[in-house]
Amino acid sequence: MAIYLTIATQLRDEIRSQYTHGDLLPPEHQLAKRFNVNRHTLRRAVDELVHDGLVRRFQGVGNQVVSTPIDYALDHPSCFSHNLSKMGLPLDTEVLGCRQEPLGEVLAERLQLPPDTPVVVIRTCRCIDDKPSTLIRHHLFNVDLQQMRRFSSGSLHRFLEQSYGFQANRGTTRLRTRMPTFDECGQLAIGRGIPVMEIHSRYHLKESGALMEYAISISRGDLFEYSVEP
Amino acid sequence: MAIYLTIATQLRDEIRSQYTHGDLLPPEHQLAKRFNVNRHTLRRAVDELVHDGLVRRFQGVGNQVVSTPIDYALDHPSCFSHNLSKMGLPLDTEVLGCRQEPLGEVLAERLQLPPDTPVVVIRTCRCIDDKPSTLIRHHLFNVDLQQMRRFSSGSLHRFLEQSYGFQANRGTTRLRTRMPTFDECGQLAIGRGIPVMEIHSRYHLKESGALMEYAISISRGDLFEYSVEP
DNA sequence: TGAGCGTATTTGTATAGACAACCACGATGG
DNA sequence: CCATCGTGGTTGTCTATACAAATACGCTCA
Repeated sequence: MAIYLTIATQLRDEIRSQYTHGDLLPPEHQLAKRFNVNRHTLRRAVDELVHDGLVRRFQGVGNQVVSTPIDYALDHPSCFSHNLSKMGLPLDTEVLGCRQEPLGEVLAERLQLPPDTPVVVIRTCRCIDDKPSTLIRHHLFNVDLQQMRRFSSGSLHRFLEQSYGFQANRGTTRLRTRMPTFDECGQLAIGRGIPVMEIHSRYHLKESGALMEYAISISRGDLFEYSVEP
Repeated sequence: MAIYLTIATQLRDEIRSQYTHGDLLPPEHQLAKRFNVNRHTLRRAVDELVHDGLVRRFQGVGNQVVSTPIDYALDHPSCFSHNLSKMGLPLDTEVLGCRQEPLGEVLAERLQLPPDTPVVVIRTCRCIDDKPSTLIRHHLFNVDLQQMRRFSSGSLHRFLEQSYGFQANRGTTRLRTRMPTFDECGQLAIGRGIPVMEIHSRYHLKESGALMEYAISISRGDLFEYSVEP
């Protein structure tokens, strides 16, 4: 077995037993000295841990044991911001764009609607602690573009309720995981080694049951954990 | 921008335009000479392609192009289903191990049980079309080891129902995504560029509500999609 | 003919050294 | 008191060399 693999295994064990989230590992040259290997070999070992998602590198700072994922309950009809503010994390929403466009063929087929159905598409970025964590494309039905342009921050669903009296129920939700695209890496400020969770959510009006929103969210997989209650 | 990144980008383009799956790249020393870099730098570039799932290494043979670039567009909703048996795919369960052990501290704290609670741990591998797709660790409470050893294939829950009359309700389910470990890559026969979905499920007895099973499943992220109905 | 061996080729691992890029933090100066 | 600069420490990248391990393939020999 390769030296770097055995070192990686040992470091994994030590991290699990002796470190907590956010701790910095000893500097590489020190670990290299301890294991009696070249720094390159030790880096190769740490690469394994980074690949496992156990450690993150910070140039000029050190190698950090990653934090535990944030819990995000899915079953609650409440929306995203509600769940996170409960945890006391500073949450911020940045609107990246807002415009009206036709639904498009793909979504049209999925939602069984005409392709030229007008929707207002709002792209937002959710930041936790000023770090981007989720990118969302909201597709909103039966809303006014000019009105929606006035949405700038906070909870979109609260804005919709105040503007239109819309009250939403969560419909079918689909989750999948994949690696981020190049653009998403930049927008989420992550490397290409961190997977993302892609979630498609439907929201229906509480009154009529009509489709109100189809949202596609791309979240950092290393930050979130999703729970489904029976 | 780092040299190895620019080389990786160029190689990516060349692979897309000039290679088909199965082709071997030129040997590393040759590519290194062509790009006027050290072989290590070139290897670092190829590492990127391996990480992307574009290339596989074969010691003593060469670096092979795996497949055409992956299209991450959500435009193909047809592809993945969470219910695969419905699709008529040959589904198989292989038992990797079955033994009794104490619950352990981590799970004990999570489940609020004594750490020395005896559980029967069954490790299985779900195969679709004879390809491994999911690894599962079943932690079973109040069952007999000898009896459980007789489980060899099929549905575990059906086996439990026939053996003990246990009927299960799904309890809290937690989903997260991460990159596979070294071992999981081997067991699932995937490269290191494909994320996995890790799901923790609780099952309770329909009668008493007592915890019957705690299951941890690791699934190939490129094969599954999960849906949550309201 | 066929099995086995040896050799060339290719990737895998490890070492060593050098410098760049980046960050935290204290010292300095206004 | 605050902004700025510098410096030391840490990770990031690149080069150079050497040998190990695995494979393919031709050659030899029975």
